[in-house]
Amino acid sequence: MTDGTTRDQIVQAADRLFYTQGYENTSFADIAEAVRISRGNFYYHFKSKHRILDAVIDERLADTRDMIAAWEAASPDPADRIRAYIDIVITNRADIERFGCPVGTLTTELAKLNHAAQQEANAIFTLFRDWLRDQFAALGHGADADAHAMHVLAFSQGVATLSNAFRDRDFVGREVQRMHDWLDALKTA
Amino acid sequence: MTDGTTRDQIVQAADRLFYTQGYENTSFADIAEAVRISRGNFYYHFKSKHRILDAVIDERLADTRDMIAAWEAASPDPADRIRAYIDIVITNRADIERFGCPVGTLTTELAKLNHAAQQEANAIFTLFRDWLRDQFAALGHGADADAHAMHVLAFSQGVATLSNAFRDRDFVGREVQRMHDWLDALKTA
DNA sequence: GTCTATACAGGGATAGAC
DNA sequence: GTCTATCCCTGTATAGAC
Repeated sequence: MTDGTTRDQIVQAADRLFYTQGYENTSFADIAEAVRISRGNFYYHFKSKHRILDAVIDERLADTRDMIAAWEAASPDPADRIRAYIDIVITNRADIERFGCPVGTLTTELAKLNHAAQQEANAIFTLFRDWLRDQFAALGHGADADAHAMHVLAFSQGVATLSNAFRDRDFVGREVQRMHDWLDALKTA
Repeated sequence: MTDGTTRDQIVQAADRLFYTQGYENTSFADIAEAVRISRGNFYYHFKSKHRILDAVIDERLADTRDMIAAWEAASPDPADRIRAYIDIVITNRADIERFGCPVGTLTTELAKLNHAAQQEANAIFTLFRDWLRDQFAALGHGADADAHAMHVLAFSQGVATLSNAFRDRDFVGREVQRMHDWLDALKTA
């Protein structure tokens, strides 16, 4: 992914800028400046802003798959894996406080822009959703696995949005604890 | 609020457009077209886009206070009032599916824009937060009242974000039920 | 593959007539 | 209070030299 080619540097810079500033609010000049290339050179690599967005989403999909693979490698226990997801809001709290969740804020922005890439961005959510569903199914909650997966996703989005607004780490810690308790209760049920 | 003056029509139109299209993505031309006035006339009423945003936020603060007053008038039972808040995600589901939560999406966008009005937008959240806290306190949960208030806010934001991404009404219904159950358990605790 | 130069549209904002 | 005309900047995108 990060092989250092100009194209890849563009994707990396755009990824970060789309996250920190928003897609609409990020200009080619912003990205060009970050990569230290001219705006003209830009169009050799990407014909339009839409194409950069596509590449960024592909990058994020790949990053998400890597993250999931790392969680799977770290523990065979589905509950551990779900906890790893829950704990993202702590792991990434610094960024979340300033910019929200990268997935949630992008899908929300694209929805308002009525952007064609909205479905592709939603695919990142779906990646998490399906994987969480599989973990709940492995825990023996097949019937409610998808509902539980969505519940965990909703938790992370809610915490991210309010963490961004209030920057209250105690709040994040409490909500994470709540989810851990809920998960423990689910296992013994 | 809606006295029909041009200024007020501008605020109304901007309010809706900022919600449906986003603040950054809404131009003066968009608003002028919606109100059917010229762009020039615009600047008689508002000197800058920032000022319109301020007016929109003030409008939303007033609307929020009205909504809260209506809930208070509808029932003296704090649990009923909290349920009224929880049920927003059903009441407004059509808009939420398309545009997300008006409060959450605005604060998130302003955070990324590093916009000066971010704190004012957060005040809408605070209005709900403080009111919910008072309801939980009235239920006898003074010590955890603010934490519970934040929990309910997080619920609504999480549901709104995922409702926007997946447009799954069954999911919304399930999450609302979960919150009602949680609230009932809290009352008997 | 990278650059400069440039075209062109759109957006914020102002001036001044009515 | 509302309009038209206009300025200036930014943003996307293209052409063509190196």
